[in-house]
Amino acid sequence: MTRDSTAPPKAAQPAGEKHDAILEAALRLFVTRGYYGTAVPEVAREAKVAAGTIYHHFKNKEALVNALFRKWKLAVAERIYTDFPADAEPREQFRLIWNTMVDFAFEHPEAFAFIELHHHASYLDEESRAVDNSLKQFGVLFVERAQKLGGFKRMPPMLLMELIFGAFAGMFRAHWEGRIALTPALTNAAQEACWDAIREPA
Amino acid sequence: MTRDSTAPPKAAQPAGEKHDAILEAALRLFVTRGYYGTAVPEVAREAKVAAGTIYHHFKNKEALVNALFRKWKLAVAERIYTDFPADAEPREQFRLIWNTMVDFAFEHPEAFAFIELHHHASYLDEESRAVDNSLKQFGVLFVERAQKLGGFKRMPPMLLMELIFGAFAGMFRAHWEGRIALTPALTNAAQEACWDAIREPA
DNA sequence: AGTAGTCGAATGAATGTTCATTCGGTCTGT
DNA sequence: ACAGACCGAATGAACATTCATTCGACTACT
Repeated sequence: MTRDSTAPPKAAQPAGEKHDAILEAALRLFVTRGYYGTAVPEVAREAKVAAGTIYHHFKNKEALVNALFRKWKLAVAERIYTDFPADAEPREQFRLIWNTMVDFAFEHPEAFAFIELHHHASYLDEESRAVDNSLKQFGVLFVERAQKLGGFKRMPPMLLMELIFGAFAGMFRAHWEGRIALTPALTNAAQEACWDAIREPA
Repeated sequence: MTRDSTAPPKAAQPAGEKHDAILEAALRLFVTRGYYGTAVPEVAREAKVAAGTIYHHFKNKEALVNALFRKWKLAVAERIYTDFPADAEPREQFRLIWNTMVDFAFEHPEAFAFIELHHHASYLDEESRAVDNSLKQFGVLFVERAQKLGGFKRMPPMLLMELIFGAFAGMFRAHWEGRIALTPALTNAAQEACWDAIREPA
C-alpha cells in the first residue's frame, strides 16, 4: 500500500496477498491430490483468484511447486538451525532436533506432509534439491560429531540419519492417516526409542 | 476373463503375456512418474501393446493401479507369512521379518517403491486397502505377543510398527536415491539398531 | 483539489495440447 | 467361419498456458 514518495516509481510488490493465497491453496491441493493430480485452474479456484493471476506470480505450474517446496523446507531448516546448541551433549541436541520437528509437524501438518511426499519428485529443480541437501548435511554433521564424542553406533552417518528420519516420518504419517493418535507422551516415547536405536549400547 | 471349465480348455492366448507386460510397464512408469503423471497410451507403448488392449485386460486406469497394488502387496504378504515361526522368540521373528523384507526389496525394488509410495493414494479401492490392513494387522499381532512375553517397550503396538517400518522404508529410499549403498552388513546393522529401538532396555 | 495519464496487477475467455477411453476393424487359432 | 484377443485412429473432455482487456492506485501537472 505505502510507497516511498521520494524514490522513482517502484515495480510491483513482490509479496502480496494473492501470492500467499495461491501458495496456501496449492499446498492444500498438492498434499491431497498430488502434483499431477491437481489442475492449475483448481488451485486458482481454491485461492479465489483467476487462473491467469497464478501466471503473474509464478512462471508456470512447475515454478509454483518449487517455490512451495523451498518455502517450507527453508522454514523447517530455519527452525532447526535457530538456537541450536552447537556445543551441547549429543543426547540433548537430539532431543532438541526431535522436538523441533514434532512442533513443526503439529503446527504445519500439510507443509510437513508436502515436503515429505515431494522430496524426490522429478519436477523439483536444482535449487530445491540444494535446499534439501543442506538440511541433510546438517544431520550428517550432527551424527559425525556424536560419533566422535563416542556413544553413537558406528554406522554410516547417512544411514543412521535416514533410519531416524524415516521412523519420524512414519510416525506422523500414521498419525495423520488415523492409525495412531499422537500425544506429547507418545512422541517423547518415540524419541527415546529412536535414541536407543542410534546410541552405542552399553 | 472367465472360461467354460467343462470344455477342453486350451489357451487361446499364449498365457497372460500381454497382461503381464502391461502390469510390468505400469509398475515402471507409476514408480518414476506417479499415477496421474503417467498416461495410459504411454503404458501401452512401454508394454509394446496397443492402447485399446489395456482396456481388454483392465476396466480402466484405476483398475490397473489397483490390480498392480494388490499383486505386489499380496506378494510381500505371502513371503512374510510363509514359514513364519509362530512360536519362535520375538528376537528371532523380528530378524526373519526384517530379512524377508530386505530380500524382497532387493529383488523387486520397483515393486517395493510402488507399494511404499502408493499405500495411501486416493485411487486405491476398498479391496486394496483391506490387503494393506491385513499385513499391518500381522505386524501388530507380532508386537503384541512380544510385549506379552516381555522385553518389548510398552508403547502402542501400532506406533512401534510404524517407527520400524518407517525406518526400513527410509533406509531403502536412501539406497535407491543414491545417498547410501546398502550391503548385507549394513542392512543387518540397521536391523540391530531397530531392535534396540523397540526392546525394553535392560 | 481536480483531472488526465501511466503502470502493472488481475481477469477469464480462448487456444492448442494431451489425456482416458471407445470402437470399427484385423488377425489367429480352432 | 466364429470367437476372442488385439490393434490404433478417432473422440471428446480436461488440461496448462496465453493474451486482450479491465481496474484501481498512484503521479504529474494545473
